[in-house]
Amino acid sequence: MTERKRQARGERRMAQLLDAAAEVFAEHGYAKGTTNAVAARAGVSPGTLYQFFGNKEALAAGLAERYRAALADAHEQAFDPGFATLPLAELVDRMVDPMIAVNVANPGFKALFTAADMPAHVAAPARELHAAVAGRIGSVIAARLPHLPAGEVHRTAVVATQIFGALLGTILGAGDDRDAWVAELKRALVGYLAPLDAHGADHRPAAGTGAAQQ
Amino acid sequence: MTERKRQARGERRMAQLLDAAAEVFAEHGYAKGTTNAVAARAGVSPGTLYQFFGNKEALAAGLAERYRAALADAHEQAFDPGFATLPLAELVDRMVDPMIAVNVANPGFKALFTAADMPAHVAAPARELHAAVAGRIGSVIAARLPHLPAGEVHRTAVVATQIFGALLGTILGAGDDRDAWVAELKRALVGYLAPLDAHGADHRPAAGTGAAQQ
DNA sequence: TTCGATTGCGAGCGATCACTCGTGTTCCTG
DNA sequence: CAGGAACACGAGTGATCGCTCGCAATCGAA
Repeated sequence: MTERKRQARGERRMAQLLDAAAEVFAEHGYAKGTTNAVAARAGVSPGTLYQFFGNKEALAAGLAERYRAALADAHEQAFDPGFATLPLAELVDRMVDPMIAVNVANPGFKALFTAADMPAHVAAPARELHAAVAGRIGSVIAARLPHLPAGEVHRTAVVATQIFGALLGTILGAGDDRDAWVAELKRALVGYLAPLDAHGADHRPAAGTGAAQQ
Repeated sequence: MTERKRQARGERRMAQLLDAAAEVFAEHGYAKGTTNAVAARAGVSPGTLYQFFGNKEALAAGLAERYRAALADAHEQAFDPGFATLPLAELVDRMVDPMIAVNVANPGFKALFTAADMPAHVAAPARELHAAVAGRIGSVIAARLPHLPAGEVHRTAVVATQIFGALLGTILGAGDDRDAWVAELKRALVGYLAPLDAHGADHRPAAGTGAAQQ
């Protein structure tokens, strides 16, 4: 017995609750965003919230899963098959722009992605989210630089993800100068990745997207 | 009436309490580190803690001031007068190594520097800490690239500070591979700053965006 | 020695918050 | 229609935690 049978009404309630959680977490952060506030925002009682999410962490996990899916979808649309051979600056554009767009459209996600305010082990959903993003970046790096050892691919992807996360707050909090901060983020990522890229340039496989064995 | 007169015993107590706070915040983070736990760790009662620090934020501020001073001291020692003309990689070394060393020696500071778990306006000490670090970096950048507009100096310093903060957690949490992560951090910073550096070496193009004055 | 100021105590207050439970309502299915 | 399951309510519970308060001790200057 792991899952109750949901009615259509229940599915709608869960979506409402996730919407409300996104708003509340965006306004107050995860730690300060109370479950009662989420329930109130969704127009239901606290008891109803716990009918669908066993605890606050489950709420965060549901939200994180939304983010992962939205991001995967956005990237799906932004990549041609031959993306791995694009100029680095353009590749960074195609990675960063959808991630910024998703975060702008869904302010609640930042509170999950920048997960430092989550009590210890409750951070699990956030870690999975980080891992998902890093994995996506890592697969692009691996496709572009097939000769890079897997360990370095991972490290590079993690660093790139953390750079993104570090500047996300500033970017979302910016006003008119948001574009300038985004440009700065891209400069940082390009500068970080360019040396690796230059190394790989001479042994670039023409169209080897899939053969990223280590 | 802003400050009580402290006896020598009181000054010692304050130092003990800051030591205890550093340990507790390092173990549980700022939000989860309770003031009662800090008092207990220092071997005093909660009431005594509040004799010296009016509230939890004041405790954080005291700790942040310690960090700022320790970092300033470490950098004081690491810089010759002619530091601004060093090769970029070495300059980054001289900035980053002391900051890493200070953080390794004082694990409690990370909880303040990575301030995302601080309830909203309580983050003031952390912001000041960030600003102090960014200011230090900014002054080095300004000395190295005199013709860079002040706005860009600031932006660049903030981004570099945030990159550092983003990787600090990973670096402190790493084991044998800490050096590899530190190297990665330096690669990221050098990659980010190198293009500015190259431009500044000969002649900086007077700005396609028309922001030549400030 | 005297006396005010500083230091120290620790039970407990007040507020917050994740979560529960008894009860009633709506929906689906047979 | 019957009855079970899912949905919904919301006051309340138990635990946590920042902080207080009345009082005692120690100190330092006169």
